[in-house]
Amino acid sequence: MEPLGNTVPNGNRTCAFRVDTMGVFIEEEAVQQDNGNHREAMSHVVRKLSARFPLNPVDANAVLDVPASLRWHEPGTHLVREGEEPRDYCSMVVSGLALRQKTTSSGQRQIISIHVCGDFLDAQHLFLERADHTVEALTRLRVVEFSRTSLRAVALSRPNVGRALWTEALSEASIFREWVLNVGARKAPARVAHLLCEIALRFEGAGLGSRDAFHIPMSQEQIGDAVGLTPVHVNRTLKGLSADGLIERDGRSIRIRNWERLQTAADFNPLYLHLQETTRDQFTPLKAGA
Amino acid sequence: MEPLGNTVPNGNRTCAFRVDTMGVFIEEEAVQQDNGNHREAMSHVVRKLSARFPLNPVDANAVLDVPASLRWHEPGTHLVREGEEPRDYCSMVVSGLALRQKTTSSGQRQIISIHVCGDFLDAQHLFLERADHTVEALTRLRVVEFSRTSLRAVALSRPNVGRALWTEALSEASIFREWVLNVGARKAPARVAHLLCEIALRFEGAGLGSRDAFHIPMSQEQIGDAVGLTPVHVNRTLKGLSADGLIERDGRSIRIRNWERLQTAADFNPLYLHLQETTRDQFTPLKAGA
DNA sequence: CGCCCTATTGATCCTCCTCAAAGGGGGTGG
DNA sequence: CCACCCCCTTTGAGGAGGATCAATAGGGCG
Repeated sequence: MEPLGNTVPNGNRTCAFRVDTMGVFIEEEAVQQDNGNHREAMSHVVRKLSARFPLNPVDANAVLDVPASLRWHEPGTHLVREGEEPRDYCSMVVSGLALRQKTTSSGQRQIISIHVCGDFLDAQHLFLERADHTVEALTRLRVVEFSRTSLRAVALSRPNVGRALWTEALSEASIFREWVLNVGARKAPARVAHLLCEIALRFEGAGLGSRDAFHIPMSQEQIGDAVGLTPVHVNRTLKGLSADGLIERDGRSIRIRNWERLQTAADFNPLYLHLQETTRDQFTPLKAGA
Repeated sequence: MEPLGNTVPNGNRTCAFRVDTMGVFIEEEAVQQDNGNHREAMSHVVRKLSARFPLNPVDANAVLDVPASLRWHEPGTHLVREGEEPRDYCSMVVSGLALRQKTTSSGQRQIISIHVCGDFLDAQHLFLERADHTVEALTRLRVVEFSRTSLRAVALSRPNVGRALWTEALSEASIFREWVLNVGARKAPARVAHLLCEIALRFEGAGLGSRDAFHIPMSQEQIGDAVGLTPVHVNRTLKGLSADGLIERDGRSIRIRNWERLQTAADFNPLYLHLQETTRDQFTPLKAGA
């Protein structure tokens, strides 16, 4: 299978991204420069929110005035830690991937959701006083880090901003619900297939590949943690999906051979992603290189 | 085991409730009267929101002005249906129990959450345009039914109201996340025990019994749908918890014999309920009658 | 070149599911 | 008041999906 696309056209999306070389695409000194201008950092947030609900110039300015900076996190870094005291900053992904997870006392990890550019990493904690889960960088991660209290104030005082954030938070909650169904009610092949379908559409929406071909920077152990299976069984399940001609694999790159059949096997209905609740052209497939 | 409490002191809670005789405690004609005064109906909502964040008189009046009525739903009624077009009303539980559920194409049902008095049944859809799950009355259910667009407008224009609703919605999302962990990462005994712990605390907070003794108006099949197990295995698991001396059962009444050990078996940490993010005295055990 | 992490494959075990049937318990009609 | 019925709970026996244990192979990196 040929390599998936290199850089992806930026278009109206909030990030450009090099699929095959995560973690090496910009050197450290860029960080210093970015930190200089917080309005530039918040412009990513304005674009994201505008996609959820139209903002007028006053709204946009209020958001741009929120203290913020761009920041890098290395893979494995914990941005929010379960049980932690609130910090006064929140993040939105600009590039890279992050995930939410919780752990049982016996050390069993469960991944709760996966996040791509444009996702808020702790909108879920914006109005709560204690973190109930951990947020971790899956790949090298670039985020806009902004003042929690300031954004909270803007969200409460400016209806359009509030509405955009509401839509975002509720869409995310919807994904949690679907995951309860996925790990609670589906068998292994459907669980894994469902995860692939969700990733396909969300990565596509974030400009990280096309619906039919993308790269999952997760080990099979992490996939298992996301769908409630052991890594060994994930391996066998993926092999099964390949054998059935639904997908084709090359390392962590996935090519979907038969979207219809995969969707059926996964019992996947994209309704829960609430992708249409946005002004963004989420469903336009990218012509990823090759 | 003696019967659990009869009527429960109303106190600062939003509902009184007869534990053992759900569904018979008020006759039909009450409904007609209730519908006459929507400010009275919305007063339940004001009390709930005030518990999440202090409202001033102007806030309270804005909420009271939202068109609303009190309504009954029979057990099994669907208040929101997956995939449905949005209606212009939302509900908050006044008495009785409701649950959220999703279904796979093969008909496998998964219960996503359980709701007691004071819970909003479609705050999750307040800003979304299509229902992604179904809400069903578990018992005979009394709700405040209010205009969705009106409450939305108040939530966006009045910061205190918005903040109260945010806290409520985010707390609920936190419960979804914990359920992903529960069905995805725990073994059968822990799953069932965890559900019991959650119900114990939430019922207690809603005045439906004490932490140590309460009634679950769910069949073992429904419990199974909530924790991702078959009814047969739920039965065996409950028997096991009894045999271990953690709980005592009499029909659908549960008495917790050893809260500490149950909590340990369940891997239960109440942090995720965000009960402290409120001005309500959630943790005061009721002296339920008997 | 060697190390570590991950993917892969095999063999065995066990948790939980499936199928089946026998008890309650409450409500309804005779 | 009894008979019947329906739904739920309980219990048994057997099967299967997925876990666990273990060993090999592959790939990137120092």
